[in-house]
Amino acid sequence: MSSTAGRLRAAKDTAPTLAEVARLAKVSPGTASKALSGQGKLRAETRQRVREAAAALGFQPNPYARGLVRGRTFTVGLITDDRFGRFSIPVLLGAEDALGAGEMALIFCDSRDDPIRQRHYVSMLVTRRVDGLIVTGRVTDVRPPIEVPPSIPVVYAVIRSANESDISVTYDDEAGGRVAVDHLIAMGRRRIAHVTGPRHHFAASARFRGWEGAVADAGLPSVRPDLAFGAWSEEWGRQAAVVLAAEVADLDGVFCGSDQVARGVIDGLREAGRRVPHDVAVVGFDNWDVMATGRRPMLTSVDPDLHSVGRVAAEHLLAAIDGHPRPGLHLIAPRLIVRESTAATPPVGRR
Amino acid sequence: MSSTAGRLRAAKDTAPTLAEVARLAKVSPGTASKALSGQGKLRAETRQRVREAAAALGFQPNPYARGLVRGRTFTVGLITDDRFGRFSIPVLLGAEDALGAGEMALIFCDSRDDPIRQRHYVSMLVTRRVDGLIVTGRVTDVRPPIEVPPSIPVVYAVIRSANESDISVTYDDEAGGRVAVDHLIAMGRRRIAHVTGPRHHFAASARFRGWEGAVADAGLPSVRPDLAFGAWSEEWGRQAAVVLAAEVADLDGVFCGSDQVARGVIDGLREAGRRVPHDVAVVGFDNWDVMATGRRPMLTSVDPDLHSVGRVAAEHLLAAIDGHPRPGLHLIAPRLIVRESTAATPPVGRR
DNA sequence: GCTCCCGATGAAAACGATTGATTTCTTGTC
DNA sequence: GACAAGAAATCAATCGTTTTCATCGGGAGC
Repeated sequence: MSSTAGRLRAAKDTAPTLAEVARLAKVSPGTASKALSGQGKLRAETRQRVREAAAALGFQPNPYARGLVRGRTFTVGLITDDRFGRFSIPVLLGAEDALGAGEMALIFCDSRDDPIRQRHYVSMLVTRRVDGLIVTGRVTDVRPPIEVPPSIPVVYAVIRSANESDISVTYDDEAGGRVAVDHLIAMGRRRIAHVTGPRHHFAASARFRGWEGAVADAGLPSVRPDLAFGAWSEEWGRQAAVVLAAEVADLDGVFCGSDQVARGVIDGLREAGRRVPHDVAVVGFDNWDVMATGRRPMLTSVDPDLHSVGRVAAEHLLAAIDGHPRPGLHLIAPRLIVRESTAATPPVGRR
Repeated sequence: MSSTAGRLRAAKDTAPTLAEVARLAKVSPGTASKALSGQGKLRAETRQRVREAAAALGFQPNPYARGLVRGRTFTVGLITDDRFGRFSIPVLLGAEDALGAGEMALIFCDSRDDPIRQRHYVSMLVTRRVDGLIVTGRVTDVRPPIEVPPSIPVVYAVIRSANESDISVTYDDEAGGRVAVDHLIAMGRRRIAHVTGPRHHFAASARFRGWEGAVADAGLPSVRPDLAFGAWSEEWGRQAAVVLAAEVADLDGVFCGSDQVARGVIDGLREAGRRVPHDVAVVGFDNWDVMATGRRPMLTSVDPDLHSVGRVAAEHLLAAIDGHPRPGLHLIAPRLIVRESTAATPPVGRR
């Protein structure tokens, strides 16, 4: 049946219009419109007849005609600056899930950290009369809001708008840090260090606070907080681990600010003769598949659940488009994915 | 000036129309349209006056009205199944570059390897009357063509359509293999092995052919071709390297089918006591930033230039939309990015 | 001075769907 | 059987642009 409609359409090589449906159902175009949209007062029998005619022709309303008269386009724009897609893609997929149900399409724009490009994309999207905008990026930093006409709803995902009355959806870095440290503590670890990115990164300092808080709440010491901040690189992880191994004799856990740092930390610990997880358990952050599972031991990691961030952001956007915005910061709770790098070998071994 | 226009628009909160521009320029809407589009015979002075009026009002033609009458939407769809975006994103960015100039927007759809989802997206894009479609994916495999009305041009990027009269743009795996091996030979290496993914992957066997051919052309032996095929994983690279190191005494080069495999190979060689690049030079494939530059030695790697694949695919699509399709397979030549893992230390050391 | 032609402009008809106003058709009531 | 009320269908305007066709001057050619 769908293939029949396809052949019919192919035969005339132009999509069927509402007028043709109406002719086939022997009603006026206006009636056909009401029948298909569920508006107005119609006899059930008529409605059914129009539906059948539309199905027979494989009718799909022309979104441009509809957009023209209704002022809505059923399109949302997504702007990101995340050149590698590492973070935007999961967000995008989550958003797609939420929007797909409503038959909304997603226009993707990557500004590549270029303000000129970003302005160009924003104006392109405004020109296209998108129903709403999702702005996302690489880091959970606070950003000045983008400039769009107030009639277009905007939701910030992962990044946060500096304007509190904007809608921002992101994950909770600090809670992620606590989850990681609590897990290490639950696995019996007592000397837990932290190695992460640069201090001035919002994410790094938030995760640091999570570590600091969780360790303090458990009555444990902060192990070498002076070694925590560095860079988001394997190399920094390796260097920090070498120093930790040399100077902290009873080190038995490291919470890392990213999976890349965690890789470097594992390398550095190995170089120093410490076994992972036997001597030292390691937790990463991001749960970046290739990094976390690419090598043994596979890495226990905090998953920021970007898919949910994207989905929730899209849901808030749909609500805002429908006139029910819920302003403020909405936080998604990260969850821990437990793998080999925090396996419970030491308690067993010591027993 | 742009901020003035912005304020004007914000004041009435509705975009200026062509009719308003026409009124300001004291011409009819029809004339204004011709003036701005460059069509028809107009006095230069009139044309200029309309242009100024449009600029003053910040006029942007409504793409829906335009799409309605012209039958074009200035939108193209991009369908991918590459869940992680590792390969689609560079392609997407390249396509954006080529399309952005023409003011075309890009609707992004990820089918997640789900045929149902793919059909849904295709029909959604057809319904939206996209001007064209780019189909891309994770691997350079041959695929059955997707089903769309013949009126919509389709270009396959990275993946290839089984139908020879379709337009496919991808990179040349075999040439990539040759480039890698030729470089190793140029650096003085003579015993060059190959470690790559599963034999049934198109990319793996094509890269293998490149290695085999280049080695043979140089009059060198194929080192342990039985060890070439395995998996796209670090673990496989490590295992293969351990065996190679143990059984091929004068091994001095390894060409790897991916950067992940290359990482594993470097680990395995190290475990076996071989230094990289001093004893054995290693080349990867993909030039995946985090993999290639994340750890020392940084990896020499074949860059498939996906950005160009995307750009060229979009250019072919634009040509096809304009009625000048160039069917067939278009290959982008990969290029080699030289880094530390093939540095010229051995010749220097031996001198 | 008249026609003819050409360049410049305007008027109006699309494009395809939506929607409020209007007409037509049912019913039910007296 | 006439009439009103209400349901059901149609009409016509609308959205903003493009494009075709007609019109209007004005200059050239006779």
